[in-house]
Amino acid sequence: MANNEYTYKQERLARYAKALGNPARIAIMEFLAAQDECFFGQLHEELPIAKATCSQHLSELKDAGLIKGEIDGLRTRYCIDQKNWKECKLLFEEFIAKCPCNRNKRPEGNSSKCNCK
Amino acid sequence: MANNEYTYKQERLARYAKALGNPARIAIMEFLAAQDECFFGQLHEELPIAKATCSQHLSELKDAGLIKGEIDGLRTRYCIDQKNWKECKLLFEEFIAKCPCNRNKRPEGNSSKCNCK
DNA sequence: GTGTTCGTTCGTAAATATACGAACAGGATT
DNA sequence: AATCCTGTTCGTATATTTACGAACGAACAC
Repeated sequence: MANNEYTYKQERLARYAKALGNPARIAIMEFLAAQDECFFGQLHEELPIAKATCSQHLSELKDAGLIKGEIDGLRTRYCIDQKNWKECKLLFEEFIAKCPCNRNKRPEGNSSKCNCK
Repeated sequence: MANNEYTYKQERLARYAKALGNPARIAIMEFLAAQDECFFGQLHEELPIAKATCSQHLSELKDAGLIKGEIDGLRTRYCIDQKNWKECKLLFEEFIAKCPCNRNKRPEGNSSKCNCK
């Protein structure tokens, strides 16, 4: 077991991935991306979950930095936090680039190297 | 609250994101992507966690479909599951494309639309 | 003020995640 | 066969996640 901890980027990426690791939160992000207006009520209408649960998911996305919310009179307006979302995108793109498809593809299974089924 | 459930893609993407939602599992994926040989022992050496915990994280990545493992005599060889990883990449890329940066950027805060701080 | 509406927070329950050491099992070595 | 090596599984503890209804508070309408 190594003594060193994870890198900052690994921690950040994992944090964002965790925030996205629930279908309701994916749906929220997609809805926010598609709308200009984005009040809690609309969001809640779209999702098959209770008000309290919806609010909780929004809090988690907010804690992760992916969205922002502001109170507008009686209602709360949500939107994507562009600054952090940009970082999130970059981290994912970098991660995806690090793990190219077919890296281990070889002519035939004639190597001692990884050939997992 | 809507009656409809989430889409297949939302479920799949959330599943993959959840699997990546831990720094140890990010580190495992990056290590597997960088190596041709990928035995459990090497992986374990790289991570600041106990053997049992490492094995557990590998199981979760395997359950999510992101990696494969095969027993090779005394050792276990792991590698990225290229087929599913490709799907994962596509889903993320699609998701990222849906949520472009600066979508809501406007000249000045003079609109009734989302301007969350 | 009284009541309404909107969304958050509280309290709670059940499930899942994270972590570890100990015990185990299957192949390799002697 | 006895032992060693490698990695998984078991048992366990603690923390986090997910979900809901109920209660609440702040702004608006009357």
